[in-house]
Amino acid sequence: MKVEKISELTTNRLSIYLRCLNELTAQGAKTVSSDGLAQKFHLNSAQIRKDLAYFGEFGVRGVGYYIDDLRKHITKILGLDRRHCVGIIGAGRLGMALADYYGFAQTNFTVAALFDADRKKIGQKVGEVEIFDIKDFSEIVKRDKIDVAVLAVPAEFAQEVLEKVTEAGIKAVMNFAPIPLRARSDVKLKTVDLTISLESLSYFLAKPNNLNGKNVKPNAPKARIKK
Amino acid sequence: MKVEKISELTTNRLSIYLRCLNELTAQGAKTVSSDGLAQKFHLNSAQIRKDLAYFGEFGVRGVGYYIDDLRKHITKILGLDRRHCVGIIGAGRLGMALADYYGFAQTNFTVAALFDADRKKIGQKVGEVEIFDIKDFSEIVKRDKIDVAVLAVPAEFAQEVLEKVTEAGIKAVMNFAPIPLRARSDVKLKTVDLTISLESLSYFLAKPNNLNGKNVKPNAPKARIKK
DNA sequence: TGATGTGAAGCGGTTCACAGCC
DNA sequence: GGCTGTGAACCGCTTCACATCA
Repeated sequence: MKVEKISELTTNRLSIYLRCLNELTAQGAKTVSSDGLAQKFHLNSAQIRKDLAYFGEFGVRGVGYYIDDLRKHITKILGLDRRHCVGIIGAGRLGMALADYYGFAQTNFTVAALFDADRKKIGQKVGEVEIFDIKDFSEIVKRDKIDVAVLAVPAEFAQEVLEKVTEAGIKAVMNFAPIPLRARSDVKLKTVDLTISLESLSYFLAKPNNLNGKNVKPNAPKARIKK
Repeated sequence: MKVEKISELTTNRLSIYLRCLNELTAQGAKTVSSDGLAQKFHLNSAQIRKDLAYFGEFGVRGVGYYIDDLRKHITKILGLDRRHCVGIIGAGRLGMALADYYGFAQTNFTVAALFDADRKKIGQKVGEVEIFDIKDFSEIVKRDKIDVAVLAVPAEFAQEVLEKVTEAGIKAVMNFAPIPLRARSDVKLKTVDLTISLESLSYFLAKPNNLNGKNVKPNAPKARIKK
């Protein structure tokens, strides 16, 4: 175990490992090897071992990883051992869809409130979640201990909303506006840009000879050379 | 210009350049240098030049790029010079929100149809878009010339829906189910996994000393050494 | 023996630095 | 002089290969 800068690619994979471990638990397995995990989704086993080794020596040589133990470790590492409260800004269709997105509930995230500037929307409810005036953001954040903000507002307002959110003390923001934002360096900003993803699909369609390289497996299972 | 494999990172950036060029046009600019673009979003100018040079010599030395000309080139490269028709599978909240997502309309994508298996939903409309029986997928795809599918179905059905979609001849798929799917190698699959993004935020919150490295700019504007 | 943890090699993408051209 | 296009250096992530240990 080394104290190094952990890449976001690594933490993303931890999420995937965790999901897979949950599945394995459901199937009644007790241990799993890095090779076993690697085969399930087509990753490299060395990478899995390396990812995990950043955080500790969780494995047992000759055996593999105890699933339940490893699950607890990853849950802890990802901070999923405590609930997070989410505030969604923008009660348009996207914001409302996110408000009852199954994925939030599944992983210890609770949507505590929606926010909008539109008088007509304020006070209404989406499922269990009430829509508040964006003016009251700071206050509600404190009251409900909101620690994650989701921006589902039009691109032209995204930067100013981000600043408002930052002032309220939020340190983690997920942005759906298709525009690059500037965040303070102590704030984690994650932008999900659907426009870019779409245009990337379009590029592929315009150029169909450009095959999906990821699925071509060039790794003939090379014999291990001993010595 | 070289014929090489173009990385997806490059095409993603092309989307961003295109947006910026549109903005510049709106502001009445005629030309822009790679440095000028680089400053707008905090990229490296060499990278911009390299990205563009994969596709041709669009620039003029000593001048920069003619904005209108470059826009046309990028639009063509990304295949945005023709309309794409999108079919969304899953008329839950997410699917419906996507059906009238402003981002689709903005970039030459039209949502032609929604699909679901739920009898009660079939025949209803979301804005202009009708909800069809998933059984009729192939047929509607042909009728409406749908070339992009969006999967907004629960994770457990995603793989089978992907296969159905593939059989119908669709070559570009955007998946919102939080599960890694296997696609045929001639099909471009792009997964947007909100769960992973959320858990990545959670990791950051659990470990606040882990600053947002992206915003720390280590590149002191080094003096150029002329021999 | 069998699987982990890890230095070293490999690889792909980014940045530098400058020749080439307007 | 200014800016593009590009080989070379650099950097970080992935994969290999193996020493290590239950």
